[in-house]
Amino acid sequence: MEYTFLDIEQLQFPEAKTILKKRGITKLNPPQTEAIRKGLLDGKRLVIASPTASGKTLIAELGAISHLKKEGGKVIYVTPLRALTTEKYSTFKEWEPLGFRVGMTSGEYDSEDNYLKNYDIIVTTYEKLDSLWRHRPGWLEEVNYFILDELHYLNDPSRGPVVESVAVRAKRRGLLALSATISNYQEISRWLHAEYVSTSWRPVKLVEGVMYPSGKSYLVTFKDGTTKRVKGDDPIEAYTLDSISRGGQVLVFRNSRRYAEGTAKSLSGKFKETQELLELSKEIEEVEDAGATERENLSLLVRRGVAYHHAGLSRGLREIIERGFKERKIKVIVATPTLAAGVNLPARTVIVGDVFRYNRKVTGFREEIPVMEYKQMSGRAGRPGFDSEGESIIVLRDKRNFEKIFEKYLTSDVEPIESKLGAENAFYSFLLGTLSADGEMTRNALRTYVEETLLSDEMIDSHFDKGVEWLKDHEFIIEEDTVKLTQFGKKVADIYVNPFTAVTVKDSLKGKAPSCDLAYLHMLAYTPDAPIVGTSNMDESLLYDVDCKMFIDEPFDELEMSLYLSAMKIAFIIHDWIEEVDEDTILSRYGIGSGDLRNMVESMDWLTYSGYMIAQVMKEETHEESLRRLNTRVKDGVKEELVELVQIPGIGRKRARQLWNEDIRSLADVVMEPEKVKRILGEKLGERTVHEAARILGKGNHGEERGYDYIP
DNA sequence: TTAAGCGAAGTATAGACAGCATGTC
DNA sequence: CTATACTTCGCTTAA
Repeated sequence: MEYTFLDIEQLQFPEAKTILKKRGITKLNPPQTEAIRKGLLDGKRLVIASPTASGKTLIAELGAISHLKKEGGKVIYVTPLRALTTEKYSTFKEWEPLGFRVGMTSGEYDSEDNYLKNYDIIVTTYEKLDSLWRHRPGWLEEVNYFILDELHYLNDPSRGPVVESVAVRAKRRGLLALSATISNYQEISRWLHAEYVSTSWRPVKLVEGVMYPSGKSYLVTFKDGTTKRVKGDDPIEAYTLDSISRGGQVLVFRNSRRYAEGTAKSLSGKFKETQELLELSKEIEEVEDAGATERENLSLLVRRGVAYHHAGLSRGLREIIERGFKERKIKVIVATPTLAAGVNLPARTVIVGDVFRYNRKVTGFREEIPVMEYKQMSGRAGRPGFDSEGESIIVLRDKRNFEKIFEKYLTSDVEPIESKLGAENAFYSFLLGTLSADGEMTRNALRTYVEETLLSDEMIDSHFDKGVEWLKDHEFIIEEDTVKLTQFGKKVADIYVNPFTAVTVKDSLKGKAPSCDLAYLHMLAYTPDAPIVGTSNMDESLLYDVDCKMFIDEPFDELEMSLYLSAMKIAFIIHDWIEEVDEDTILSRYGIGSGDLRNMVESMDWLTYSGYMIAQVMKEETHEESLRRLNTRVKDGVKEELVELVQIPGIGRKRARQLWNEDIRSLADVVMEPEKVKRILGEKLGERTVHEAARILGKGNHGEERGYDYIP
């Protein structure tokens, strides 16, 4: 295939040239060139399907800027991950010298000054945009160009439905969709009323192979049929050492945390400590947001140039490891799929340690990972500017499936993108969201809306009326001439919980006596919006110590029981957390990492708030009060008496407790006794604390001015 | 009698998004 | 819809 590179001197876009030159770009790569040829700069609606790291972001930048210049209005850039939102936000910031203002919003972070109506380009996540639409801020009407990044997430069973519902709305206006390589890009672009660009061009050549044990060594068969032998005890170790001896860096993917840690540990035995690495490992030992055990484990590995990486790690630890790898100090990272999506972290060699995965929803069931997921991993191979080629090796434990695996991952098309809106909870949520965003409408109009999704006609036939009736039965909507949301339905749409979560909460609380904190936490952790955790290392005797009435009865079904236990484990953890149990104690008691704790706290913070709002709309006042109080404690992990003190920036559960124990018990106490506060917290921190406390007291009720201007 | 050795049987398995403010002149 | 690594269990054998 012949590839064309457009010289930027030929670009009819003077402002862009300056910015591109500053980045050292003189030529546009083939997908970029092709996008421009298909009318990117003339506002044509496009779907770009091309491999990881093939320069799609630049296509988005050019599309956004030329759109703003010609049409005005606003541009929204949507990503599936908060980390990507942050990354793209900084990329777009580089265009601010041209006079465009760039803002960002996600559940985690909002741009400040004057909120979003004053920005030209807004970077956000799919969920946040979906939620914004339900609230109908006036400025959203001004958005006339949507950039949908990582559109292939549409295929993800849990997150895909939101991507699809955002796409349905976005396709009525200007649109640019970016996706990894997909097989049915023609169908997708037809659905989005767009032209397509599909290439397999990569900035660095990729060599792919499959490896299996053969005699006393391992045989790698590459895609072009050539072979290579490597020696060693373990196949992953053997290939890793081979690559490093050739000057490479290696990214190993494994399908469980335990394997990732185990492989990292055994690899570390092969390397020596260096001065540079000792500094990095020292940084790890001193990182603030991680538990003692995990810091110690990781620092022992990092001083030998090896690290593991998974979602149990705290953010701080993950950042140090990623940086250490980018700076080429760390030679090998052994990771779970966290690193396959998300922020770009390329390596010369990618080793795919397992091509199967366990399905939590079907106990004991292993399945081969989708080709798409393999491509996400292998796409990390080869660093532009450093490696002349990248290599990606699949490891098999025996020869049996070699031909099948070789054929599936190396020579076949990726799976087509298909609608995942057919699942009950996704579909009902979609109907609810539509009624919230577009207001009441006839049943027929609602159906017309559903017909704009990727769902097949047969699916719509079998799901639509059932869905409407379900929402009616559970009091989310009422239907007269039109279908419209009840107060309860609107509230559920606004707080953005799944309708099944709302039903669980409603059925649990309605007319029931109040119960203990643990019971509320367990009920919320049992909803589909809560994470699912493994319960293997949980001390089940804890279950028998519970002396208050649970809202949820113990189920009989095996799968339900594992969800029940998962909820129980989360409830115990969060209960310890709000009873101020020491963090390291929690981590070792439940066998979790600091990243896990952070995730659970984040989820339960949101869910306790949601429970509080649902109780409020149900007018269940006792439950409402219990949940409100619970919510104030979950975010910061404190008993109720410390809630006031942890409002102060820089004061968390530990410092607040220190102050309390010395009789500093309120914001007023902090301001009245500055000397004592400085003695307890130290000069510098004490000063800041007093200052912040005074600011909070002074601020009173009038907060910053920001807000939506509602469509009447 | 106890410890060690060994094979059979049992056990567990990735990740990460969402609210909060929100009528006034 | 079934692989792997690791742990635990239970038996046999050696000291």
